[in-house]
Amino acid sequence: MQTLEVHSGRTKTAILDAAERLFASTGFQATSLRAITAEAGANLGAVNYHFTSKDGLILAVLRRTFQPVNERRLRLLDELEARSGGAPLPIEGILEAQFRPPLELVTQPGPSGWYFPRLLAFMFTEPGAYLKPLLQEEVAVKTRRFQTALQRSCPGLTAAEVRWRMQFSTGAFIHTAGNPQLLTITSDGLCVAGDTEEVLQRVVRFCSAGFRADGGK
Amino acid sequence: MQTLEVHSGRTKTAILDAAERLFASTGFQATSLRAITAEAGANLGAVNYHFTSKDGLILAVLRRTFQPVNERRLRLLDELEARSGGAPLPIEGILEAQFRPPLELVTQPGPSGWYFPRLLAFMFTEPGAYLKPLLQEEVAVKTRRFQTALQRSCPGLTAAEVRWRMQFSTGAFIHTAGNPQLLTITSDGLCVAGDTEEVLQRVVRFCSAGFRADGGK
DNA sequence: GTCTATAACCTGATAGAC
DNA sequence: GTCTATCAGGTTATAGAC
Repeated sequence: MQTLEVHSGRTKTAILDAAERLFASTGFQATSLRAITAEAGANLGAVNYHFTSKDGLILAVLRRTFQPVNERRLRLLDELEARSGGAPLPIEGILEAQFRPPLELVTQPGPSGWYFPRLLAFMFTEPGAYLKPLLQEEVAVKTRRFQTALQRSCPGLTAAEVRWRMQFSTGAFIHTAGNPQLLTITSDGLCVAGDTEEVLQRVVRFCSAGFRADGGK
Repeated sequence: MQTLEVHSGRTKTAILDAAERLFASTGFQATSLRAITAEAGANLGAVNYHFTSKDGLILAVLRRTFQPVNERRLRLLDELEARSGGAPLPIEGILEAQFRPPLELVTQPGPSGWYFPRLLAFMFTEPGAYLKPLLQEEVAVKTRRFQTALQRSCPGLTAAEVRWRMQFSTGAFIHTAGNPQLLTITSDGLCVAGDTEEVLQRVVRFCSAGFRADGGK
């Protein structure tokens, strides 16, 4: 019984691991189920058994990746609020809570790479049935909490303006962290997005200034 | 002779038009040559005759779209410099020169849509052989000129820091303008990226503040 | 639960008639 | 220059043996 469950779990997670890696490097559409099962040392039919369809696999991969990241984001926000004693949080802190967890994933032991930002980039450009359920789940909750926190720290901005700037911040982050080598190429080696702490500092500095800009008319 | 040339040109541009529209809506990989030729009312073989391969077609589409946009960007920068009399340009003006031309394409008559930003988004996420030649062409020239202009207007920033912030700005723009309906969905209708002038104002305000932030250590 | 075999279909590219 | 027909290979999904 015990061994059976372990055996069952092994192929499933092996497929998830391989899919995560390949999806992040090549995108969802361009990655075939055959490539995934080959890398996982599993069988083609196993995908449909465990995840029903390719879209089901994509959704499962994204869920598994998003969950810990969003949990960590909310925990960092909690800690910030616990320390602030009811006062509005520093904008830099809020943005760091947003961007640090995905970058931590990059430097983590194990199969490294800029997984998460790349997955995000593909998620938003490649349309698909997996998007809606994912956005409605934890992403919505997370976004709302960050929106509220930023709103309190930017009293001069309307709710809509705050939301716009959150979108801009996400874009700045994804475009840079999701295509790390692109910046190196187009800048002729002037900029290298290698150190995650450096990326974090720079993007937080840029976006926090953006949030402090006047609200306009 | 004249009629022959016209005839020849007609299928070629019909294919380019259809490809541009479909690429922008579904991406490069996911759009089949069959879908393109069907929409263009042309023959499947014509693609290989005129563009050698699918990658050749992608490159031709991107070239044709980029060229007028980048020309207009540089012209706007020229005008700005002519008016400034040698003084550093206003950051807002530089960013507007960067982001207005692609947005103008959106409101233009003809087959409308948020073409260009979406093409950009796909271009950066979907890898492909078309990227390198495109980046080396006009994009490199344009980037250098904008880099120089921004550098003069941000004397407190290193060249690398300016380049990082250009990357952040591009990301903010693409993520918002390239997925206009995404913001509407995730904000529960609070924000609608419908009016191009509004998008332009907001993104310029956000990014110009980002460029004015301290340079850090 | 896992695997093999196969169905049903779509892909880009090409050869050759017109 | 344009079209038809076709090649060779890839795709997801499924039925059935073990």
